[in-house]
Amino acid sequence: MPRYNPADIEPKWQTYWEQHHCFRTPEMPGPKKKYVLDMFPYPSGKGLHVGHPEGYTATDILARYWRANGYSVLHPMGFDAFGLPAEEYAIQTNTPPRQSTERDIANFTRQLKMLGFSYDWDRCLATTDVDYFQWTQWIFLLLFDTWFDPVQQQGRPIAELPLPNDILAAGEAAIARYRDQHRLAYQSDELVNWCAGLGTVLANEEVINGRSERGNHPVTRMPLRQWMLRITAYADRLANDLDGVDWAEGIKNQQRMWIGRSVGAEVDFYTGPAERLADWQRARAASQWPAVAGDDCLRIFTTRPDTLYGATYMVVAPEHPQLSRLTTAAQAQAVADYCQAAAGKSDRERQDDKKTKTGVFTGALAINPANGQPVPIWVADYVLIGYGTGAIMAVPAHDQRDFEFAQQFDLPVTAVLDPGGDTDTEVRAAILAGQVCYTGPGTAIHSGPLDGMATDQAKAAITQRLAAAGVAAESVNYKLRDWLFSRQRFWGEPFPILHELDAEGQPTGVVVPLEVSELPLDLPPLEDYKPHGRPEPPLGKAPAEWLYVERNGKRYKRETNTMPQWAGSCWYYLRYIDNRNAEQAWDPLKEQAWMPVDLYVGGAEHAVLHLLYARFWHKVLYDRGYVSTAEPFQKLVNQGMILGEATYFCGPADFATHESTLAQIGISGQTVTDDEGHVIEIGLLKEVDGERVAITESDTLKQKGQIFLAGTELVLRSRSDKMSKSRGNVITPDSIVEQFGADALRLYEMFMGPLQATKPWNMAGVVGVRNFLDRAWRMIVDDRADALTLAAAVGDYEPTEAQRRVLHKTIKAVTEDIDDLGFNTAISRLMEFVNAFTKDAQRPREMMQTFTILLAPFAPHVAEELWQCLGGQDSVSFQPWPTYEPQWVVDDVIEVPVQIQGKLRGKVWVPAETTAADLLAAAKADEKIAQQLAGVQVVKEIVVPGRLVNFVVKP
RNA sequence: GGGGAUGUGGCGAAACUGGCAGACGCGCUAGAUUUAGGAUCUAGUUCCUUUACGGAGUGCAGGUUCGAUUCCUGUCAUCCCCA
Repeated sequence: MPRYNPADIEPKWQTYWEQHHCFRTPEMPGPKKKYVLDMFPYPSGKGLHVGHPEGYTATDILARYWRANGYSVLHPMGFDAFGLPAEEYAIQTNTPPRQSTERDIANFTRQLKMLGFSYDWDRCLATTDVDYFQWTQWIFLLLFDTWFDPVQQQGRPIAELPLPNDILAAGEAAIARYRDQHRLAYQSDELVNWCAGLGTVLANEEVINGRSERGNHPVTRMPLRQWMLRITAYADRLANDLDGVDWAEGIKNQQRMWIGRSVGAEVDFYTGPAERLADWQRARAASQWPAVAGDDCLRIFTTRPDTLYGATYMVVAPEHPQLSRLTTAAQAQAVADYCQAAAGKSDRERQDDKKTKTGVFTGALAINPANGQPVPIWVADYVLIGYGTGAIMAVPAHDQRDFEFAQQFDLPVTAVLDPGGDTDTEVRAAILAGQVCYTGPGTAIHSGPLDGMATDQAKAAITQRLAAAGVAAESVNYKLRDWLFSRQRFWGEPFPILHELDAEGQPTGVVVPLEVSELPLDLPPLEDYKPHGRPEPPLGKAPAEWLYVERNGKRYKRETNTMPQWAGSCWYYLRYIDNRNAEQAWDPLKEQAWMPVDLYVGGAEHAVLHLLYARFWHKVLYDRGYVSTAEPFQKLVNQGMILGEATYFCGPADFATHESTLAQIGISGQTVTDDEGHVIEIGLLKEVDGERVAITESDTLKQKGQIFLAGTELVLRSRSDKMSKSRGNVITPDSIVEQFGADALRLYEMFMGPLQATKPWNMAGVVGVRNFLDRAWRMIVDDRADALTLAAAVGDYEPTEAQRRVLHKTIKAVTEDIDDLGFNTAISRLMEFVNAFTKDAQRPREMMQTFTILLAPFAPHVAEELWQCLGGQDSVSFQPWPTYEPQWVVDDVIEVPVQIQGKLRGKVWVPAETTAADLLAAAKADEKIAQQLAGVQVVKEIVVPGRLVNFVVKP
């Protein structure tokens, strides 16, 4: 097999690696370790997409590179296998989801192995494995057993929760209830997104425009008993600890914004009868700030207490508990109608800035504690029940949404902030007149004692003053909500929780966790998997022997919700460390040795949720002493998206001009319109085998800086779109491997551009890297021989100086590029090496061997084959990474540009270590330069040794 | 609306801390060569004028500098995420 034939070599070496356990990771690392982690995939029925191997190849290159540099490398792969598609499939076909899931995992595994990744397959896991999810259940029990101590800022065992005297006095049931209220895993009646079509509640991020992201079914909001995880308790730590990790700033920012910490104040507005106001004020001044507001006032949260004097009305969310009490009889019907309408709208719709604001007056008034003025209370859906206290003071002069609302309903606008003298006079006048909204900082006006204060000063002063009167308190709020952790689904981890039943079989509200020794709690077999359209999960149909448990003479029903898909992916990186441990989730000694993850690579779409949830669990595990690092992922890199191949199009006018010519050569147009239905461009289709398909690059001609449709004068433009089934531009790894080989696919994915960039696929580029592999092959192998033989030019020659320079420069550049994740430029360097040595008739065998070691992380199969052909011992994967000799990476003679007025006017060749003075002399001595300097006055001479010479002249 | 990223040849891209813009690959052009291969080898290829030893050029407009793809200000466009 003289020619390079990946179809032969690749399976051969994959078998070799597997049989020799080449990439098995030691249980404990040596002195140097690297934990290189990929975001594990959901094993969909469609198989791998070319986007997957992008990140996987990058981590594989690093894993192989670090092994060659003497590191113990943990580089595992697994499957995030719970999820809706498998359950949908189960519903349709009535096959257990485990069956289809295992089939899909097998297919993914085949595809991954086909690409030659050096995973330790002995550590492979799936979140659906019973011996995996028993530990997911164990972590849930730990969350259930933990409360967050706000003083120590850490999670502690529930047994250590201090119990107030009144609770202690009230007995066991009260104590249990009190503890349940403080656990990190707790139950709550939450307003959820109930999707009858899917028979489940959905997370906010699964709802788009009031419909389900999956299946596009309508979603309504209703209260439901749910398991929640108290992630908000960790909000500050989740935000602060981002400072210590090496992630892209953009991702950190997204997390910070998602957490959305804002500092402000809670303020109580009195809503009781006017004659009791003075009493209330006196009582508050004496009692100070109560934790619960009480019925005689409305508690609001604001980030701008400095604008309190400008509050001209108040707004409560439609779901606010005090709303019905506040509403006057005259307004009751209008308010009820309004709330009904609002219930059908998602948070997202409610906040849509483009729609006009809606709302209804409740008829009630409240007293502004700053100035004692009465203000009307409205109900409006632009205030969300979930944020702050679900009620706001509206300051239309200084809040955009309040301003729009005030305009809509003709409410007064009172400016209490002067933007300052820098502002345009007219704008400033408009702001002060309440005609324009101003949200920036300024100087307080019309604000009594605050007048003249700057915004920050005023915030502190008013908060302090009202706090002293017992009607306000400094407060921190988060956009982050507690994590809704229940799903009305079958295909997820069952909760290790029992609900006590009374004699009638009704839940008593008492909840009992399973013992750790009772885990795993596996899913029961079901007759069928269909949801029944009630908010009761499919597990409600489980056989009675699974569903009901007797214990100490009491009857219990198992929790029938299951955990969300995020659960399993929150800790999989820990299980890899010790994946076959049957005694515990992981051995702490191994955890200490391998953690943290040194490099985590995955798509940016998980920038917020997965990473936030995983970090949250990790911190709880840390607080409870199960892990040794506060953060799991030291360095995070997000690979860019791979787009489909370029498509070509032209403007409608151009198309019309050339329409008849186009018709003659069989090209038809496909109009593309914008949102308003205007034709913006014409896509071009050709006919192939009776089908109309988009024209490709080969149908175009590039000339004079423009792209033409071949054979016409029609000027085209090009663009790349996301790969999608509907566009028909999906490229599969299987087809690339079949045509070009796995090494070419790996190489191309890396050669396309920087890992983090979004980049379009281009089939011609795959041909390009395949050509490189062919050239590398012919550099070493005699492709005309019948058996695998070295090329005639390869032998044990003494290398020339030029060859040494090329080799050592290549080693240096490739090494440095890999360290910087610059895989595209590393490959360029390898190409340059091949270009250089192909020209040489004498190619030293040792240098060829070094080259194969450099090539191995990128194209491991062909590197193994070449290594073997060159007479190398065992596997190239075990060869130490080469080092360069500094003397050979510098040239002794270099070319230095000479500029006049910053423009290149000549070049001089000088020894590399030429001093500034000598370099200047050499430049002046250059004939062309001397000519141009004659007769002009040299004002300044800039000499950078080894770099350039620049003359600044006066004509 | 908010946040982030990116704008360099026909295309994917490169350029270390401010120092020769376009490495490497695709495509294209010319030549050589092969029974044949998705061949191979050699040379050229930013654009405009062209005798180039000329001029312009890193989205656009300014600024700092002897010198800017790189730093600063403004602006436009595209993409992603969030609301």
